[in-house]
Amino acid sequence: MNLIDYLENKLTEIIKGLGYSDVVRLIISNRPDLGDYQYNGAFNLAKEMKKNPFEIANIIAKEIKKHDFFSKVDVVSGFINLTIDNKLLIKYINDLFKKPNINLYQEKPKKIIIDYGGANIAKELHVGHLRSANIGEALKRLLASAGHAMISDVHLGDWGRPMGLIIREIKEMYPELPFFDNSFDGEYPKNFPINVSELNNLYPRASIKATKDEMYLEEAREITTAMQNGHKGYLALWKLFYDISSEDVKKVYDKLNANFDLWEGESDADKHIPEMLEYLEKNNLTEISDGAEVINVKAEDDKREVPPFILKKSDGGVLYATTELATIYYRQKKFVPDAMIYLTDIRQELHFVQTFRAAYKTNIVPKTTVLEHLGFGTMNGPSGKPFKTRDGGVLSLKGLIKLVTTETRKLIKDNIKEEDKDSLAETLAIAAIKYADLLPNRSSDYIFNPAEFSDLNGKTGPYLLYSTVRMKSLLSKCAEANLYPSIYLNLSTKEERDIILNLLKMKSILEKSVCTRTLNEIADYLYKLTNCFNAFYSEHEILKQKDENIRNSWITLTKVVYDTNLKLLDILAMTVPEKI
RNA sequence: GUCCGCGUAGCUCAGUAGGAUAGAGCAAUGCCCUUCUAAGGCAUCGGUCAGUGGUUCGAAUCCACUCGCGGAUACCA
Repeated sequence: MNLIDYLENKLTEIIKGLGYSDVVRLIISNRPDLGDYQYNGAFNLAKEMKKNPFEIANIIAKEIKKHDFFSKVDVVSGFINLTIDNKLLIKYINDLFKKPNINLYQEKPKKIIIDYGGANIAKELHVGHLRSANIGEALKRLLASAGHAMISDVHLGDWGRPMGLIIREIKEMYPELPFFDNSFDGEYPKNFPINVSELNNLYPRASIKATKDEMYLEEAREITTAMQNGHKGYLALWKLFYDISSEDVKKVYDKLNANFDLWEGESDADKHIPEMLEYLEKNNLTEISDGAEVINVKAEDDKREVPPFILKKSDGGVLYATTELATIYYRQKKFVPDAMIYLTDIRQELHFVQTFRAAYKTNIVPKTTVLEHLGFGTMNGPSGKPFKTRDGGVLSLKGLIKLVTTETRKLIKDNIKEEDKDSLAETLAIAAIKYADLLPNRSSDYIFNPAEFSDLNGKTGPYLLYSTVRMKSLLSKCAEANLYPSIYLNLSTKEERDIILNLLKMKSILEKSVCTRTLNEIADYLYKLTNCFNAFYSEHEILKQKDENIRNSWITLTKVVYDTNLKLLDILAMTVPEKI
């Protein structure tokens, strides 16, 4: 058991023994000069029992002093300040050394589908896809660390009208290809004449043409419908560029450490639309409104106007919302999950309110299945506006990584092998991007300044990686001298005590992060712990320490911090290089 | 119009299940290297928590109103 849990239990017992009832929650003191932790329950107890809070605090403090958990117990105007006894801290570090898991927060395991990524086929990943990948991946790992079985799905945009437009444009370029010949009966070509970057240029071009040329758009519409109805040639062509594009998308996600269990998308959900519509219609769950087939999702206590959920447009076509509901429909059937979590831009909030209401109202999912939408804010460039390329276009993720890599490349020292420099610079760049992305509150917009976040000083990804690598380097120096982490015996310095108190916070940070589905506190905590260790590192030279007990203690503490950093960096999906 | 979110140090951001003296990073200024990776550490400076009123022993945090900014608001995704 974690030390704080243990102390909270003990204090709850003590308070119960005095005839009071409260579940003790220790709060990290904001007055470190007075104590490590504080207990403020006396105020509430006083109110309940109509007594003086100072009196109650004094009675409780007197009782706590009878035990030896705390080296100091003080009451200051109703607050009980507690300083944890060093013996307990020493034992805690030894427990943590043996069982790092005591610092992890655990929940009753559930099966959770997490939907993030949202890449589109034949469209390059751009800066708008960054937060979904970073936050989604980290959240998946965080929830997994709490004991849940996570299934991640990239949910590709691979089926709608953009596909028809792309096929139409390919037809323009290569009309002779057999995909467009309805009477063709042979083997379709396996080689695609177009490479990825050309493919990524197709859609914007086709999209512009469609706005100007009604015939072109109409053909694209027809192609889309035909493809969705099983046109062999179009499907064969779609599969070709689907493979090329998804492979490219996967490469970028790999760079960001975003790994998906499922590479499903709208095309997979599409197959279930007819079945779902049949179910809804048979059970009279839909109605016609202004010519469209909708599900009314208003609620009596709504403060705002919640528009109906549209399944079919007045022209009979289906749309994004339909696919979304169909996705829930088949995920429920296929996986029977306890929860489905969606990560998207915060502006889609209303869409998900509607979708979830529709899913519950129609019993597509039972009330016991949790549907959760987590919105995130926008990453902006230094100007406060979305990142753009020089000519004003949307900046691709590859472009962003490249941009930041030019900054981190400057950091690399000459003792790194020439052939390793570029990949190290990229590792640092991705750490810079990921950390900067996870540090602000999930739902707020933030400004990313490439130079500032690539610095090795300050609250940055490179700083964390550098410090962690330095811990590793120290531990291997120790190993060379036949010194291994073993036992923590002496707590001899202020800096060590700071580190230990910080380690003690980890579990509650993880608990809060799991409960609120946020990562910024973990990111901030990782900096604090690292910074605290660096202060210790600067002040004390471990290898030159003569006292064997102290030296062993320091090595053990270093190992504990190093392992903690690795675990937290892993949750944030940041890669630690061998050497910097 | 209605609803939602936001307004905290020069800049970028934390902190809102009410707790004592509101925190970080950057920038600025100063100090510490014959280095277990100084690519580091320490310190100083910097605030009417948008404003007004209320609830409370106690408010950046809860409530009401005002001002400012952003977003959403049925056949886009």
